[in-house]
Amino acid sequence: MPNALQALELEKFLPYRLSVLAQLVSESLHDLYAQPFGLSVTQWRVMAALGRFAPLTASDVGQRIVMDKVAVSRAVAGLMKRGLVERATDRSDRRRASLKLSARGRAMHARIVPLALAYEERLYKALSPDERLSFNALSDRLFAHARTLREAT
Amino acid sequence: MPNALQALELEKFLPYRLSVLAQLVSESLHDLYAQPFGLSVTQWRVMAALGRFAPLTASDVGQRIVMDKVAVSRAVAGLMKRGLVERATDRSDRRRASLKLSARGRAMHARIVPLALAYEERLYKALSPDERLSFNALSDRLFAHARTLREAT
DNA sequence: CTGAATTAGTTTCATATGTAACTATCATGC
DNA sequence: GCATGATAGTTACATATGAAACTAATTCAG
Repeated sequence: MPNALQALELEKFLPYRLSVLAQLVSESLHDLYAQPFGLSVTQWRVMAALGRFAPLTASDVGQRIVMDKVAVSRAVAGLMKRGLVERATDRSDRRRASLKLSARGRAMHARIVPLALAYEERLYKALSPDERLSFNALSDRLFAHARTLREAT
Repeated sequence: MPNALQALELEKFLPYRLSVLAQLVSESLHDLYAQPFGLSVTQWRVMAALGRFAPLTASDVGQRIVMDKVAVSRAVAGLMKRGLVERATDRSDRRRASLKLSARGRAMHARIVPLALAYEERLYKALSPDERLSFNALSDRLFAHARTLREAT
């Protein structure tokens, strides 16, 4: 029967499900570091990127964590104001500035990472080791495919 | 080695991965209906809920699509202004109002649903039928577990 | 009844975010 | 060199969102 009336069951609709799951997880994690450390989600992500890969320019950060340059700029401004991040202008190209965590920033980072990993571990308890691998592989494929679909347009 | 220095690899960190995937998918879908129909994500979700389960009160909508009442109220206000949704105050409890799509709203809904389903189908091409089932089962388990973790706190 | 506590929904205010315009610096063609 | 265009990053404006205060209606204890 071509052109039958189509129904959309939101509860089973993949984009919706992904959105609700990601939001719940993101909020749960945010609960762990928002109040004690006063960080927003974007600020924490910038810190995580710098904690692992510093020094990075603002653009590098944006590329790594899929965040546009305005968001990075604002997060960095907030982190600098609190002395958690240091900036050094590149002398060979003064448009650029390399960023890294300050001593205070590293200390805070070192306290948050275990909380984040512990939450991830608790979350993963929903799945067996095999299932974790499977879930990650499948979500990687979905992500890669979604990106090609988007670029194709 | 207990208490070894822990590293957080953002690219492999489950909450981060879920967030990036959901955001990419949500934006891709939004591209399909934002410009032609002038709907925000929240407005579209409210329409989808009403298209499938009307009549619903604002609270019912919020429960179904995991959206707080303020967001629902604002989305409904926008939809009513455009004549896409109709509201009727409940006579037995005048705090409540049941909502449903207007004729125009139903027509728009009927045009968007096939676009949404087609996108989902394209996205699912990344996975085999078995893998789709598997991914959905695993993400359901993650979701349920994340919710119990959150409530436990 | 009547007043305290609940509930549905809206409004307000403060903050977050996206888009576009802007500044400053650098690369390139001529 | 020096106009043109590209790039790094910031600022401005308009819109979105969340939390809390608020309004209106209902429930319930006594």
